[in-house]
Amino acid sequence: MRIGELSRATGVAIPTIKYYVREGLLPAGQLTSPNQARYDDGHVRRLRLIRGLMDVGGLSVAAVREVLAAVDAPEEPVHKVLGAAQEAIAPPQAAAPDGIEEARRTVEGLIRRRGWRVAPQNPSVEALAVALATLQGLGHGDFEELLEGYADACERVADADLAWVGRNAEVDRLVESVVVGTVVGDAVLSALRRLAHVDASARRYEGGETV
Amino acid sequence: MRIGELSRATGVAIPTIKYYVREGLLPAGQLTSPNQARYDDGHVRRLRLIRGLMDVGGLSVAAVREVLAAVDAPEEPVHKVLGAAQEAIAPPQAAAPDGIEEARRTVEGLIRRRGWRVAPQNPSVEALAVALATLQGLGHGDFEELLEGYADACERVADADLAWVGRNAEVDRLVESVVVGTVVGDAVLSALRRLAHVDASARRYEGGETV
DNA sequence: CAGAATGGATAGTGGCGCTTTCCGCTATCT
DNA sequence: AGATAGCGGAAAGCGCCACTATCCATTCTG
Repeated sequence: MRIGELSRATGVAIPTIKYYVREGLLPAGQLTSPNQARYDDGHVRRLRLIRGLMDVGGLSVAAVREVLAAVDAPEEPVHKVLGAAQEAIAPPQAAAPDGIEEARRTVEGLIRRRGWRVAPQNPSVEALAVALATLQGLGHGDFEELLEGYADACERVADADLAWVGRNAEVDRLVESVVVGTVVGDAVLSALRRLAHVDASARRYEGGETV
Repeated sequence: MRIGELSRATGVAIPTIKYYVREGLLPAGQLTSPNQARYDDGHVRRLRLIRGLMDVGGLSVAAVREVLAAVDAPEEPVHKVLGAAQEAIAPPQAAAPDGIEEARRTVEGLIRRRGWRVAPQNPSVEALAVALATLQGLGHGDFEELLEGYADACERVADADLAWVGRNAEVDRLVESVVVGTVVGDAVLSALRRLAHVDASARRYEGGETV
């Protein structure tokens, strides 16, 4: 397969493919002569993965590069890959808002109560604390009363996710499903939450009008 | 309060505040003379809201402007505000991936089975279909088996969210909590899901090592 | 009354994700 | 065999975004 065909198969413009190769997201084609190269199904799959992570997951090129490094790390155990993927997609830390200390204690307490085996330096711990401190700073601190319910829901979802990931026997498919499940799963979950909001709001506040 | 004090109170640089005023995110101060203006607590709150939506929710300036328009719309019923907020924060529609038609039918079926009162043109419907089609295109189409579990979790979360929003008696606080709950709630939910993933993975794949 | 701060306008900056252009070479069609 | 289209690689350019810097005349502050 030459680059034009790869482009047609994936809907990605040729200069963009060249750009991804330059940026280290996509391996270069196999050179058959100084200025000809062949691409294969692996390139098609990789390119689709890149676009999925960017378009649906909203990842930057840099984040995709890190995620793919985790995917390509040979024979890492699942648990490590998950950690690496989470590191890679963690949003850039904004400045700590007021009240972050108290929010950190809230998060720590939640993790302890739940018995979650999470390292304190996990980026999601801080991300959660920042979100809670922001809510507090906006005068919506009572949001914390919803936390346990959120955590219940997430435990259930996470168990199902892990069972789903575990069904992939081949290691490289498994690793990829960890990444895809994390990134695209977020998009699925937030879309579903919005739909459920609309429904709950329709039941609560409207006779039947939909939005 | 003059602009320097507003800047110190919120941690937002003066030129940035001026920029937000220019962009229509923040109302101008009350002029006391041709080149002096006063700002008040409303400006502090609004500025914090803007930064929360951008930093935690990841919204663009344009999205924040639309969200705030919904917040400021006088006396709109909650249901409408929710719809407007969702419109405003809907991610820009990427090109439809292959298999979008089938994914749309899957989503439609889910909504019908659930009895959700959602308009078919709701942007989250399409966002969900795009996410599912992407999973399919990456060879992870069996993710759909998790959908019902995700939907269960979201129904529970959404009910709690609406109850929480409904506790705000004053209308403007209520409207703001709809917006904040939607945007910042997403961040909370995805952080919790990641933590739950790490825990589930630790239990499943590791003796006790944390990530 | 000196020095700092202000409102308002205009222009500039740095990062990101491409896109354009150019070159000499290669594959393919007829 | 010649015409045409496509290729790989490098370099420069572009459009958007979220600020940031500079300037000015005016006004507040010590």
